[in-house]
Amino acid sequence: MPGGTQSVTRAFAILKVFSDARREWTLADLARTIELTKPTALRLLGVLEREGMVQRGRPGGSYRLGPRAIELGALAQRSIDFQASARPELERLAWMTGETTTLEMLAGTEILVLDFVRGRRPGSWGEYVGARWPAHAAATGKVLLAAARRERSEGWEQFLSATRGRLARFTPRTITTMTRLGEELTQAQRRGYATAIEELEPGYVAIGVPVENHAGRSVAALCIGGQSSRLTRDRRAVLLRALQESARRISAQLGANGATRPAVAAGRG
Amino acid sequence: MPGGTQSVTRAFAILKVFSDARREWTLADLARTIELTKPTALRLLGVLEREGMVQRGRPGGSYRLGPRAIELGALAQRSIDFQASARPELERLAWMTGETTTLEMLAGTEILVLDFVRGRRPGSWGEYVGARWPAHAAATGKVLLAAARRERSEGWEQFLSATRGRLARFTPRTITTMTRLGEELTQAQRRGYATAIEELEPGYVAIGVPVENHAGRSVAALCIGGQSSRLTRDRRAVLLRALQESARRISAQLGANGATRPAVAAGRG
DNA sequence: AACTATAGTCCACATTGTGAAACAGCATTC
DNA sequence: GAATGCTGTTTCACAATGTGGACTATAGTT
Repeated sequence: MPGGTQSVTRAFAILKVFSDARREWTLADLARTIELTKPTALRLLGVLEREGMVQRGRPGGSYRLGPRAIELGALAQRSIDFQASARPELERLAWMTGETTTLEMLAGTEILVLDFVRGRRPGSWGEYVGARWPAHAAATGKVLLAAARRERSEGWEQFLSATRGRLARFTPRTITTMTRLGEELTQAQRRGYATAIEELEPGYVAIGVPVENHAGRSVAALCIGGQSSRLTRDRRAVLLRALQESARRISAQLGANGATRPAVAAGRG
Repeated sequence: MPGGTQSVTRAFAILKVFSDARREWTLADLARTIELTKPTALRLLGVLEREGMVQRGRPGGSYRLGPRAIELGALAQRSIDFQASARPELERLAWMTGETTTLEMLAGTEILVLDFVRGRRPGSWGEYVGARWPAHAAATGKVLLAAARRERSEGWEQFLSATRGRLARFTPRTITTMTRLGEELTQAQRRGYATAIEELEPGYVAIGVPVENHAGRSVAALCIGGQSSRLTRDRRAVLLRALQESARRISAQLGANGATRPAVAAGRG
Protein backbone atom coordinates (compact mmCIF):
# COMPACT_ATOMS: atom_id res chain seq x y z
CA MET A 1 0.00 0.00 0.00
CA PRO A 2 1.45 3.35 -1.06
CA GLY A 3 2.32 5.67 1.81
CA GLY A 4 0.39 8.51 3.34
CA THR A 5 -3.03 6.93 3.04
CA GLN A 6 -3.61 5.03 6.24
CA SER A 7 -6.55 6.92 7.69
CA VAL A 8 -8.49 7.25 4.44
CA THR A 9 -7.97 3.59 3.61
CA ARG A 10 -9.23 2.73 7.09
CA ALA A 11 -12.29 4.92 6.61
CA PHE A 12 -13.19 2.93 3.51
CA ALA A 13 -12.44 -0.31 5.29
CA ILE A 14 -15.20 0.70 7.66
CA LEU A 15 -17.61 1.33 4.79
CA LYS A 16 -16.72 -2.07 3.35
CA VAL A 17 -17.97 -4.07 6.31
CA PHE A 18 -21.52 -3.00 5.63
CA SER A 19 -23.23 -5.69 3.59
CA ASP A 20 -26.63 -7.22 3.02
CA ALA A 21 -25.78 -9.86 5.55
CA ARG A 22 -24.81 -7.26 8.12
CA ARG A 23 -26.34 -3.83 7.66
CA GLU A 24 -25.95 -2.61 11.19
CA TRP A 25 -22.80 -2.38 13.28
CA THR A 26 -21.96 -1.32 16.79
CA LEU A 27 -18.72 0.54 17.40
CA ALA A 28 -17.05 -2.21 19.41
CA ASP A 29 -18.10 -4.92 16.99
CA LEU A 30 -16.89 -3.00 13.99
CA ALA A 31 -13.58 -2.07 15.62
CA ARG A 32 -12.98 -5.72 16.44
CA THR A 33 -13.64 -7.04 12.94
CA ILE A 34 -11.38 -4.64 11.09
CA GLU A 35 -8.82 -4.59 13.87
CA LEU A 36 -8.92 -0.95 14.83
CA THR A 37 -8.83 0.42 18.32
CA LYS A 38 -12.14 1.81 19.51
CA PRO A 39 -11.01 5.45 19.63
CA THR A 40 -9.71 5.24 16.07
CA ALA A 41 -12.87 3.61 14.78
CA LEU A 42 -14.97 6.16 16.66
CA ARG A 43 -13.06 9.07 15.18
CA LEU A 44 -13.38 7.72 11.65
CA LEU A 45 -17.05 6.92 12.13
CA GLY A 46 -17.41 10.50 13.37
CA VAL A 47 -16.22 11.84 10.03
CA LEU A 48 -18.37 9.37 8.12
CA GLU A 49 -21.38 10.37 10.18
CA ARG A 50 -20.72 14.08 9.67
CA GLU A 51 -20.44 13.41 5.95
CA GLY A 52 -23.73 11.51 6.01
CA MET A 53 -22.10 8.30 4.77
CA VAL A 54 -23.28 6.49 7.89
CA GLN A 55 -26.04 7.31 10.33
CA ARG A 56 -27.50 6.01 13.54
CA GLY A 57 -30.95 6.11 15.05
CA ARG A 58 -29.87 7.91 18.21
CA PRO A 59 -26.54 9.00 19.70
CA GLY A 60 -24.74 5.98 21.03
CA GLY A 61 -26.75 3.66 18.80
CA SER A 62 -25.47 1.40 16.06
CA TYR A 63 -24.38 2.52 12.61
CA ARG A 64 -26.00 2.06 9.21
CA LEU A 65 -25.14 3.45 5.81
CA GLY A 66 -26.52 6.95 5.41
CA PRO A 67 -28.24 9.22 2.91
CA ARG A 68 -25.06 10.57 1.35
CA ALA A 69 -24.14 7.06 0.25
CA ILE A 70 -27.46 6.86 -1.56
CA GLU A 71 -26.96 10.25 -3.11
CA LEU A 72 -23.43 9.49 -4.23
CA GLY A 73 -24.46 6.14 -5.68
CA ALA A 74 -27.31 7.67 -7.63
CA LEU A 75 -25.00 10.34 -8.98
CA ALA A 76 -22.43 7.74 -9.97
CA GLN A 77 -25.13 5.82 -11.79
CA ARG A 78 -26.18 8.91 -13.69
CA SER A 79 -22.55 9.65 -14.53
CA ILE A 80 -22.49 6.47 -16.53
CA ASP A 81 -24.35 7.68 -19.55
CA PHE A 82 -25.39 4.34 -20.96
CA GLN A 83 -27.63 3.73 -17.95
CA ALA A 84 -30.42 5.91 -19.27
CA SER A 85 -30.20 4.51 -22.78
CA ALA A 86 -30.27 0.95 -21.56
CA ARG A 87 -33.31 1.14 -19.32
CA PRO A 88 -36.03 1.02 -21.98
CA GLU A 89 -34.22 -1.79 -23.76
CA LEU A 90 -34.02 -3.84 -20.57
CA GLU A 91 -37.74 -3.43 -20.12
CA ARG A 92 -38.42 -4.28 -23.72
CA LEU A 93 -36.32 -7.43 -23.57
CA ALA A 94 -37.86 -8.57 -20.30
CA TRP A 95 -41.31 -7.97 -21.69
CA MET A 96 -40.64 -9.77 -24.97
CA THR A 97 -38.85 -12.76 -23.52
CA GLY A 98 -40.33 -13.00 -20.05
CA GLU A 99 -36.83 -13.62 -18.65
CA THR A 100 -34.71 -11.50 -16.32
CA THR A 101 -32.49 -9.05 -18.21
CA THR A 102 -29.55 -7.13 -16.74
CA LEU A 103 -27.06 -4.41 -17.61
CA GLU A 104 -23.62 -5.10 -16.22
CA MET A 105 -20.13 -3.66 -16.22
CA LEU A 106 -16.68 -4.95 -15.34
CA ALA A 107 -15.34 -4.01 -11.91
CA GLY A 108 -12.02 -5.68 -11.17
CA THR A 109 -12.42 -9.45 -11.31
CA GLU A 110 -16.16 -9.23 -11.05
CA ILE A 111 -19.09 -7.93 -13.00
CA LEU A 112 -21.38 -5.41 -11.36
CA VAL A 113 -25.14 -5.29 -11.96
CA LEU A 114 -26.00 -1.70 -12.90
CA ASP A 115 -29.66 -2.22 -13.65
CA PHE A 116 -32.08 -5.06 -14.24
CA VAL A 117 -35.68 -5.95 -15.02
CA ARG A 118 -37.00 -9.11 -13.49
CA GLY A 119 -38.70 -11.58 -15.77
CA ARG A 120 -42.37 -12.27 -15.23
CA ARG A 121 -41.98 -16.04 -15.60
CA PRO A 122 -42.34 -18.03 -12.41
CA GLY A 123 -38.96 -18.84 -10.93
CA SER A 124 -37.18 -16.02 -12.74
CA TRP A 125 -33.81 -15.29 -11.22
CA GLY A 126 -33.79 -12.37 -8.82
CA GLU A 127 -31.11 -9.72 -9.14
CA TYR A 128 -30.30 -6.45 -7.52
CA VAL A 129 -28.42 -3.31 -8.39
CA GLY A 130 -24.92 -3.52 -6.97
CA ALA A 131 -24.76 -7.31 -7.08
CA ARG A 132 -21.38 -8.71 -8.10
CA TRP A 133 -20.57 -12.00 -9.75
CA PRO A 134 -17.20 -13.50 -10.70
CA ALA A 135 -16.44 -12.43 -14.28
CA HIS A 136 -14.95 -15.72 -15.45
CA ALA A 137 -18.15 -17.61 -14.68
CA ALA A 138 -20.57 -15.09 -16.20
CA ALA A 139 -21.62 -14.60 -19.83
CA THR A 140 -21.26 -10.82 -19.53
CA GLY A 141 -17.95 -11.27 -17.75
CA LYS A 142 -16.53 -13.26 -20.67
CA VAL A 143 -17.71 -10.69 -23.19
CA LEU A 144 -16.24 -7.80 -21.21
CA LEU A 145 -13.00 -9.59 -20.42
CA ALA A 146 -12.61 -10.46 -24.10
CA ALA A 147 -13.03 -6.78 -24.96
CA ALA A 148 -10.66 -5.68 -22.21
CA ARG A 149 -8.01 -8.09 -23.48
CA ARG A 150 -8.45 -6.97 -27.07
CA GLU A 151 -8.33 -3.27 -26.12
CA ARG A 152 -5.31 -3.88 -23.90
CA SER A 153 -7.11 -1.79 -21.29
CA GLU A 154 -6.04 -1.75 -17.67
CA GLY A 155 -9.10 -3.82 -16.82
CA TRP A 156 -7.41 -6.87 -18.30
CA GLU A 157 -4.15 -6.24 -16.45
CA GLN A 158 -6.12 -5.85 -13.26
CA PHE A 159 -7.90 -9.12 -13.84
CA LEU A 160 -4.64 -10.97 -14.44
CA SER A 161 -2.86 -9.59 -11.41
CA ALA A 162 -5.87 -10.03 -9.13
CA THR A 163 -6.65 -13.62 -10.09
CA ARG A 164 -3.02 -14.72 -10.60
CA GLY A 165 -4.33 -17.56 -12.69
CA ARG A 166 -6.60 -18.84 -9.95
CA LEU A 167 -10.21 -19.13 -11.04
CA ALA A 168 -12.69 -20.22 -8.41
CA ARG A 169 -15.02 -23.14 -9.12
CA PHE A 170 -18.76 -22.80 -8.55
CA THR A 171 -20.18 -25.74 -10.48
CA PRO A 172 -18.70 -28.75 -12.30
CA ARG A 173 -18.85 -26.68 -15.52
CA THR A 174 -17.04 -23.59 -14.24
CA ILE A 175 -13.93 -22.67 -16.23
CA THR A 176 -11.01 -22.85 -13.81
CA THR A 177 -7.88 -22.62 -15.97
CA MET A 178 -6.54 -19.52 -17.69
CA THR A 179 -5.81 -21.41 -20.92
CA ARG A 180 -9.41 -22.60 -21.16
CA LEU A 181 -10.66 -19.09 -20.33
CA GLY A 182 -8.38 -17.64 -22.99
CA GLU A 183 -9.94 -19.93 -25.61
CA GLU A 184 -13.40 -18.96 -24.43
CA LEU A 185 -12.58 -15.24 -24.69
CA THR A 186 -11.25 -15.69 -28.20
CA GLN A 187 -14.47 -17.41 -29.16
CA ALA A 188 -16.55 -14.68 -27.49
CA GLN A 189 -14.62 -12.05 -29.41
CA ARG A 190 -15.07 -13.83 -32.75
CA ARG A 191 -18.78 -14.51 -32.21
CA GLY A 192 -19.62 -11.19 -30.55
CA TYR A 193 -21.42 -12.86 -27.68
CA ALA A 194 -20.81 -15.34 -24.88
CA THR A 195 -22.79 -17.87 -22.91
CA ALA A 196 -22.42 -19.31 -19.43
CA ILE A 197 -24.15 -22.66 -19.20
CA GLU A 198 -24.47 -23.64 -15.56
CA GLU A 199 -21.00 -22.26 -14.88
CA LEU A 200 -22.03 -19.94 -12.06
CA GLU A 201 -24.84 -21.90 -10.55
CA PRO A 202 -26.43 -25.25 -11.37
CA GLY A 203 -29.55 -24.70 -13.46
CA TYR A 204 -28.66 -21.13 -14.35
CA VAL A 205 -27.92 -20.21 -17.96
CA ALA A 206 -27.06 -16.78 -19.39
CA ILE A 207 -26.25 -15.07 -22.66
CA GLY A 208 -24.27 -11.83 -22.82
CA VAL A 209 -23.53 -9.28 -25.55
CA PRO A 210 -21.39 -6.13 -25.40
CA VAL A 211 -22.59 -2.51 -25.49
CA GLU A 212 -20.14 -0.22 -27.27
CA ASN A 213 -19.63 3.50 -26.92
CA HIS A 214 -18.73 6.13 -29.52
CA ALA A 215 -15.08 5.09 -29.40
CA GLY A 216 -15.92 1.44 -30.04
CA ARG A 217 -15.02 0.42 -26.49
CA SER A 218 -17.16 -2.20 -24.79
CA VAL A 219 -18.34 -0.26 -21.76
CA ALA A 220 -21.06 -2.63 -20.56
CA ALA A 221 -22.89 -5.82 -21.40
CA LEU A 222 -26.51 -6.87 -21.72
CA CYS A 223 -27.59 -10.21 -20.35
CA ILE A 224 -30.56 -12.54 -20.43
CA GLY A 225 -30.49 -15.27 -17.84
CA GLY A 226 -32.78 -17.93 -16.47
CA GLN A 227 -33.42 -21.60 -15.83
CA SER A 228 -31.57 -24.01 -18.07
CA SER A 229 -34.76 -25.97 -18.68
CA ARG A 230 -36.32 -22.94 -20.32
CA LEU A 231 -33.31 -21.47 -22.06
CA THR A 232 -32.79 -24.38 -24.42
CA ARG A 233 -30.29 -24.28 -27.27
CA ASP A 234 -32.98 -23.38 -29.82
CA ARG A 235 -34.52 -20.69 -27.67
CA ARG A 236 -31.11 -19.20 -26.90
CA ALA A 237 -30.62 -18.52 -30.61
CA VAL A 238 -33.82 -16.47 -30.61
CA LEU A 239 -32.94 -14.64 -27.43
CA LEU A 240 -29.48 -13.87 -28.76
CA ARG A 241 -30.97 -12.08 -31.75
CA ALA A 242 -33.19 -9.91 -29.53
CA LEU A 243 -30.26 -9.21 -27.24
CA GLN A 244 -28.03 -8.14 -30.11
CA GLU A 245 -30.73 -5.91 -31.53
CA SER A 246 -31.09 -4.14 -28.17
CA ALA A 247 -27.35 -3.79 -27.72
CA ARG A 248 -27.10 -2.32 -31.21
CA ARG A 249 -29.73 0.29 -30.35
CA ILE A 250 -28.05 1.28 -27.09
CA SER A 251 -24.66 1.43 -28.78
CA ALA A 252 -26.15 3.66 -31.47
CA GLN A 253 -27.37 6.05 -28.80
CA LEU A 254 -23.88 6.16 -27.36
CA GLY A 255 -22.68 7.34 -30.74
CA ALA A 256 -21.30 4.07 -32.01
CA ASN A 257 -20.99 3.80 -35.82
CA GLY A 258 -21.09 7.58 -36.18
CA ALA A 259 -24.74 7.82 -35.17
CA THR A 260 -25.62 11.11 -33.50
CA ARG A 261 -26.49 10.98 -29.85
CA PRO A 262 -29.75 12.60 -28.71
CA ALA A 263 -29.48 15.00 -25.77
CA VAL A 264 -31.24 13.81 -22.63
CA ALA A 265 -32.99 16.42 -20.51
CA ALA A 266 -33.03 15.94 -16.73
CA GLY A 267 -34.07 17.71 -13.57
CA ARG A 268 -37.16 19.39 -12.22
CA GLY A 269 -39.48 20.87 -14.82
CA MET B 1 -14.03 20.51 13.01
CA PRO B 2 -12.97 17.93 15.61
CA GLY B 3 -9.31 16.95 15.51
CA GLY B 4 -7.62 14.02 13.85
CA THR B 5 -9.78 13.89 10.76
CA GLN B 6 -8.17 16.10 8.16
CA SER B 7 -7.26 13.60 5.48
CA VAL B 8 -10.53 11.69 5.61
CA THR B 9 -12.57 14.88 5.52
CA ARG B 10 -10.54 15.99 2.52
CA ALA B 11 -11.16 12.68 0.78
CA PHE B 12 -14.89 13.26 1.11
CA ALA B 13 -14.48 16.86 0.03
CA ILE B 14 -13.14 15.41 -3.21
CA LEU B 15 -16.16 13.14 -3.60
CA LYS B 16 -18.43 16.12 -2.97
CA VAL B 17 -17.27 18.10 -6.01
CA PHE B 18 -18.72 15.51 -8.33
CA SER B 19 -22.19 16.64 -9.36
CA ASP B 20 -24.59 16.43 -12.29
CA ALA B 21 -23.26 19.73 -13.51
CA ARG B 22 -19.70 18.47 -13.34
CA ARG B 23 -19.25 14.73 -13.56
CA GLU B 24 -15.65 14.72 -14.68
CA TRP B 25 -12.63 16.36 -13.08
CA THR B 26 -8.96 16.68 -13.90
CA LEU B 27 -6.46 16.53 -11.06
CA ALA B 28 -5.33 20.15 -11.32
CA ASP B 29 -8.84 21.50 -11.67
CA LEU B 30 -10.06 19.54 -8.70
CA ALA B 31 -7.10 20.50 -6.53
CA ARG B 32 -7.71 24.16 -7.33
CA THR B 33 -11.42 24.17 -6.48
CA ILE B 34 -11.12 22.53 -3.09
CA GLU B 35 -7.82 24.25 -2.34
CA LEU B 36 -5.56 21.27 -2.00
CA THR B 37 -2.05 20.99 -3.33
CA LYS B 38 -1.69 18.69 -6.30
CA PRO B 39 0.33 16.02 -4.50
CA THR B 40 -2.23 15.87 -1.71
CA ALA B 41 -5.15 15.65 -4.12
CA LEU B 42 -3.32 13.02 -6.16
CA ARG B 43 -2.61 10.90 -3.13
CA LEU B 44 -6.23 11.05 -1.97
CA LEU B 45 -7.52 10.33 -5.44
CA GLY B 46 -5.16 7.38 -5.48
CA VAL B 47 -6.92 5.85 -2.48
CA LEU B 48 -10.34 6.63 -3.91
CA GLU B 49 -9.37 5.00 -7.18
CA ARG B 50 -7.98 1.92 -5.45
CA GLU B 51 -11.23 1.69 -3.51
CA GLY B 52 -13.23 2.00 -6.74
CA MET B 53 -14.97 5.16 -5.56
CA VAL B 54 -13.59 7.03 -8.57
CA GLN B 55 -12.28 5.78 -11.88
CA ARG B 56 -10.76 7.12 -15.05
CA GLY B 57 -10.78 6.00 -18.64
CA ARG B 58 -7.00 5.67 -18.90
CA PRO B 59 -4.05 6.43 -16.63
CA GLY B 60 -3.52 10.18 -16.59
CA GLY B 61 -7.10 10.82 -17.64
CA SER B 62 -9.80 12.66 -15.76
CA TYR B 63 -11.76 11.26 -12.86
CA ARG B 64 -15.38 10.13 -12.59
CA LEU B 65 -17.28 8.42 -9.82
CA GLY B 66 -16.70 4.68 -9.89
CA PRO B 67 -18.46 1.36 -9.49
CA ARG B 68 -17.99 1.11 -5.74
CA ALA B 69 -20.00 4.30 -5.28
CA ILE B 70 -22.86 2.62 -7.17
CA GLU B 71 -22.53 -0.52 -5.13
CA LEU B 72 -22.42 1.34 -1.83
CA GLY B 73 -25.39 3.48 -2.77
CA ALA B 74 -27.46 0.48 -3.77
CA LEU B 75 -26.58 -1.25 -0.52
CA ALA B 76 -27.50 1.86 1.47
CA GLN B 77 -30.84 1.94 -0.29
CA ARG B 78 -31.52 -1.66 0.57
CA SER B 79 -30.50 -1.00 4.17
CA ILE B 80 -33.45 1.31 4.48
CA ASP B 81 -36.14 -1.28 4.80
CA PHE B 82 -39.10 0.87 3.86
CA GLN B 83 -37.74 1.24 0.30
CA ALA B 84 -39.03 -2.14 -0.78
CA SER B 85 -42.41 -1.67 0.86
CA ALA B 86 -42.87 1.74 -0.70
CA ARG B 87 -42.12 0.86 -4.30
CA PRO B 88 -45.44 -0.80 -5.22
CA GLU B 89 -47.35 1.98 -3.49
CA LEU B 90 -45.49 4.62 -5.46
CA GLU B 91 -46.39 2.85 -8.66
CA ARG B 92 -49.97 2.45 -7.57
CA LEU B 93 -50.33 6.11 -6.70
CA ALA B 94 -48.71 7.27 -9.92
CA TRP B 95 -50.94 4.98 -11.91
CA MET B 96 -54.12 6.05 -10.10
CA THR B 97 -53.45 9.77 -10.12
CA GLY B 98 -51.26 10.21 -13.16
CA GLU B 99 -49.00 12.52 -11.14
CA THR B 100 -45.39 12.11 -10.06
CA THR B 101 -45.07 10.40 -6.67
CA THR B 102 -41.96 10.30 -4.53
CA LEU B 103 -40.57 8.72 -1.37
CA GLU B 104 -38.36 11.09 0.59
CA MET B 105 -36.44 11.25 3.85
CA LEU B 106 -34.91 14.03 5.92
CA ALA B 107 -31.16 14.60 5.49
CA GLY B 108 -29.97 17.60 7.46
CA THR B 109 -31.77 20.71 6.28
CA GLU B 110 -32.92 19.03 3.10
CA ILE B 111 -35.13 16.21 2.00
CA LEU B 112 -33.66 13.47 -0.11
CA VAL B 113 -35.54 11.67 -2.88
CA LEU B 114 -35.17 7.93 -2.24
CA ASP B 115 -37.42 6.70 -5.00
CA PHE B 116 -40.02 8.04 -7.40
CA VAL B 117 -42.41 7.17 -10.18
CA ARG B 118 -42.95 9.76 -12.81
CA GLY B 119 -46.54 10.69 -13.67
CA ARG B 120 -47.80 9.93 -17.15
CA ARG B 121 -49.51 13.31 -17.55
CA PRO B 122 -47.80 15.70 -19.95
CA GLY B 123 -45.60 18.15 -18.09
CA SER B 124 -45.25 15.94 -15.02
CA TRP B 125 -42.39 17.05 -12.85
CA GLY B 126 -39.20 15.09 -13.34
CA GLU B 127 -37.34 13.76 -10.33
CA TYR B 128 -34.34 11.61 -9.71
CA VAL B 129 -33.05 9.43 -6.92
CA GLY B 130 -30.60 11.41 -4.82
CA ALA B 131 -32.20 14.78 -5.55
CA ARG B 132 -32.29 17.15 -2.58
CA TRP B 133 -34.69 19.98 -1.88
CA PRO B 134 -34.78 22.41 1.03
CA ALA B 135 -36.99 20.93 3.74
CA HIS B 136 -38.72 24.16 4.76
CA ALA B 137 -40.12 24.69 1.26
CA ALA B 138 -41.28 21.11 0.65
CA ALA B 139 -44.46 19.37 1.76
CA THR B 140 -42.54 16.28 2.84
CA GLY B 141 -39.97 18.48 4.54
CA LYS B 142 -42.64 20.08 6.72
CA VAL B 143 -44.12 16.72 7.65
CA LEU B 144 -40.73 15.28 8.57
CA LEU B 145 -39.55 18.37 10.41
CA ALA B 146 -42.79 18.41 12.39
CA ALA B 147 -42.18 14.80 13.37
CA ALA B 148 -38.53 15.47 14.21
CA ARG B 149 -39.54 18.36 16.45
CA ARG B 150 -42.22 16.31 18.19
CA GLU B 151 -39.88 13.36 18.68
CA ARG B 152 -37.14 15.68 19.94
CA SER B 153 -34.82 13.75 17.63
CA GLU B 154 -31.41 15.04 16.67
CA GLY B 155 -32.72 15.81 13.20
CA TRP B 156 -34.54 18.80 14.58
CA GLU B 157 -31.51 20.06 16.51
CA GLN B 158 -29.45 19.67 13.36
CA PHE B 159 -31.96 21.67 11.38
CA LEU B 160 -31.95 24.49 13.91
CA SER B 161 -28.20 24.74 14.21
CA ALA B 162 -27.66 24.44 10.45
CA THR B 163 -30.21 27.05 9.40
CA ARG B 164 -29.69 29.38 12.38
CA GLY B 165 -33.10 30.83 11.70
CA ARG B 166 -32.26 31.69 8.11
CA LEU B 167 -34.66 30.16 5.60
CA ALA B 168 -33.88 30.76 1.93
CA ARG B 169 -36.58 32.21 -0.30
CA PHE B 170 -37.41 30.52 -3.62
CA THR B 171 -40.76 32.04 -4.54
CA PRO B 172 -42.93 34.83 -3.09
CA ARG B 173 -44.79 32.17 -1.10
CA THR B 174 -41.78 30.50 0.50
CA ILE B 175 -41.84 30.49 4.30
CA THR B 176 -38.79 32.42 5.46
CA THR B 177 -39.27 32.98 9.18
CA MET B 178 -38.88 30.42 11.92
CA THR B 179 -42.04 31.57 13.71
CA ARG B 180 -44.10 31.07 10.56
CA LEU B 181 -42.47 27.69 9.97
CA GLY B 182 -43.18 26.74 13.56
CA GLU B 183 -46.89 27.42 13.04
CA GLU B 184 -46.86 25.43 9.82
CA LEU B 185 -45.23 22.46 11.55
CA THR B 186 -47.80 22.54 14.33
CA GLN B 187 -50.56 22.49 11.74
CA ALA B 188 -48.85 19.65 9.83
CA GLN B 189 -48.61 17.66 13.04
CA ARG B 190 -52.26 18.23 13.93
CA ARG B 191 -53.55 17.43 10.45
CA GLY B 192 -51.16 14.56 9.74
CA TYR B 193 -50.14 16.00 6.37
CA ALA B 194 -48.62 19.12 4.83
CA THR B 195 -48.81 21.02 1.57
CA ALA B 196 -46.38 23.29 -0.25
CA ILE B 197 -48.24 25.56 -2.61
CA GLU B 198 -45.76 27.19 -4.97
CA GLU B 199 -43.29 27.56 -2.12
CA LEU B 200 -40.40 25.80 -3.82
CA GLU B 201 -41.05 26.73 -7.41
CA PRO B 202 -43.74 28.81 -9.10
CA GLY B 203 -46.43 26.54 -10.49
CA TYR B 204 -45.37 23.54 -8.41
CA VAL B 205 -47.68 22.15 -5.75
CA ALA B 206 -47.10 19.15 -3.48
CA ILE B 207 -48.80 17.19 -0.71
CA GLY B 208 -46.84 15.13 1.80
CA VAL B 209 -47.75 12.52 4.42
CA PRO B 210 -45.51 10.66 6.87
CA VAL B 211 -44.56 6.96 6.82
CA GLU B 212 -44.13 5.54 10.30
CA ASN B 213 -42.12 2.57 11.46
CA HIS B 214 -42.85 -0.01 14.17
CA ALA B 215 -41.76 2.43 16.87
CA GLY B 216 -44.11 5.14 15.62
CA ARG B 217 -41.25 7.26 14.29
CA SER B 218 -41.73 9.10 11.00
CA VAL B 219 -38.91 7.64 8.98
CA ALA B 220 -39.93 8.90 5.53
CA ALA B 221 -42.67 10.74 3.67
CA LEU B 222 -44.76 10.10 0.60
CA CYS B 223 -45.43 12.92 -1.81
CA ILE B 224 -47.61 13.73 -4.80
CA GLY B 225 -46.55 16.79 -6.73
CA GLY B 226 -47.40 18.53 -9.97
CA GLN B 227 -48.62 21.63 -11.70
CA SER B 228 -50.76 23.98 -9.61
CA SER B 229 -53.30 24.26 -12.40
CA ARG B 230 -54.01 20.55 -12.13
CA LEU B 231 -53.68 20.04 -8.39
CA THR B 232 -56.60 22.24 -7.44
CA ARG B 233 -57.96 22.49 -3.93
CA ASP B 234 -60.74 19.97 -4.61
CA ARG B 235 -58.45 17.50 -6.33
CA ARG B 236 -55.86 17.78 -3.56
CA ALA B 237 -58.47 16.49 -1.09
CA VAL B 238 -58.88 13.37 -3.23
CA LEU B 239 -55.15 12.90 -3.70
CA LEU B 240 -54.58 13.30 0.01
CA ARG B 241 -56.90 10.41 0.75
CA ALA B 242 -55.05 8.13 -1.68
CA LEU B 243 -51.73 9.26 -0.25
CA GLN B 244 -52.78 8.54 3.31
CA GLU B 245 -54.09 5.15 2.36
CA SER B 246 -50.73 4.24 0.77
CA ALA B 247 -48.76 5.60 3.71
CA ARG B 248 -50.92 3.56 6.05
CA ARG B 249 -50.18 0.40 4.08
CA ILE B 250 -46.43 1.00 4.05
CA SER B 251 -46.43 1.86 7.74
CA ALA B 252 -48.35 -1.35 8.43
CA GLN B 253 -45.63 -3.33 6.63
CA LEU B 254 -43.04 -1.63 8.81
CA GLY B 255 -44.86 -2.98 11.83
CA ALA B 256 -46.74 0.16 12.83
CA ASN B 257 -49.88 -0.41 14.94
CA GLY B 258 -48.66 -3.81 15.99
CA ALA B 259 -49.13 -5.32 12.52
CA THR B 260 -46.73 -8.17 11.76
CA ARG B 261 -44.09 -7.54 9.18
CA PRO B 262 -43.72 -10.04 6.31
CA ALA B 263 -40.22 -11.31 5.63
CA VAL B 264 -38.78 -10.22 2.29
CA ALA B 265 -36.63 -12.71 0.37
CA ALA B 266 -33.76 -11.38 -1.71
CA GLY B 267 -30.84 -12.58 -3.82
CA ARG B 268 -30.29 -15.02 -6.65
CA GLY B 269 -32.77 -17.85 -6.80
C1' DA C 1 11.89 27.56 -29.32
C1' DA C 2 9.65 29.61 -25.55
C1' DC C 3 5.75 29.34 -22.83
C1' DT C 4 2.04 27.20 -20.19
C1' DA C 5 -0.57 23.93 -19.26
C1' DT C 6 -1.03 19.09 -17.61
C1' DA C 7 0.16 14.57 -14.32
C1' DG C 8 3.28 12.72 -11.35
C1' DT C 9 7.76 12.17 -7.94
C1' DC C 10 10.61 13.16 -4.03
C1' DC C 11 11.62 14.07 0.62
C1' DA C 12 12.43 17.14 4.92
C1' DC C 13 9.49 18.49 8.32
C1' DA C 14 5.72 18.92 11.83
C1' DT C 15 1.06 18.54 11.90
C1' DT C 16 -2.04 15.14 12.15
C1' DG C 17 -3.61 10.93 13.61
C1' DT C 18 -2.86 7.25 16.79
C1' DG C 19 -3.98 4.15 20.74
C1' DA C 20 -3.14 3.02 25.87
C1' DA C 21 -5.35 4.21 29.69
C1' DA C 22 -9.11 5.92 32.20
C1' DC C 23 -14.06 7.23 32.59
C1' DA C 24 -19.07 6.85 32.55
C1' DG C 25 -23.26 4.27 31.76
C1' DC C 26 -26.00 0.15 31.61
C1' DA C 27 -27.09 -4.93 32.05
C1' DT C 28 -26.07 -9.34 33.90
C1' DT C 29 -24.27 -12.12 37.15
C1' DC C 30 -22.70 -13.47 41.52
C1' DG D 1 -25.99 -4.71 46.22
C1' DA D 2 -21.43 -5.16 45.07
C1' DA D 3 -18.81 -7.08 41.37
C1' DT D 4 -18.17 -7.96 36.65
C1' DG D 5 -18.61 -7.39 32.00
C1' DC D 6 -19.98 -5.00 28.46
C1' DT D 7 -21.05 -0.73 25.99
C1' DG D 8 -19.64 4.36 23.95
C1' DT D 9 -16.65 8.29 24.91
C1' DT D 10 -12.75 11.51 26.49
C1' DT D 11 -8.01 12.59 27.24
C1' DC D 12 -3.29 13.17 25.99
C1' DA D 13 1.84 12.01 25.16
C1' DC D 14 4.15 10.57 21.33
C1' DA D 15 5.68 9.70 16.63
C1' DA D 16 4.14 7.93 12.48
C1' DT D 17 1.56 9.70 9.08
C1' DG D 18 0.37 12.94 5.89
C1' DT D 19 1.65 17.35 4.03
C1' DG D 20 3.24 20.55 0.42
C1' DG D 21 7.29 23.11 -1.75
C1' DA D 22 10.34 22.23 -5.19
C1' DC D 23 11.16 19.56 -9.06
C1' DT D 24 10.53 16.54 -13.31
C1' DA D 25 8.25 14.89 -17.49
C1' DT D 26 5.29 15.20 -21.12
C1' DA D 27 1.99 17.47 -24.14
C1' DG D 28 -0.22 21.23 -26.38
C1' DT D 29 -0.28 26.26 -27.91
C1' DT D 30 1.60 30.52 -29.50
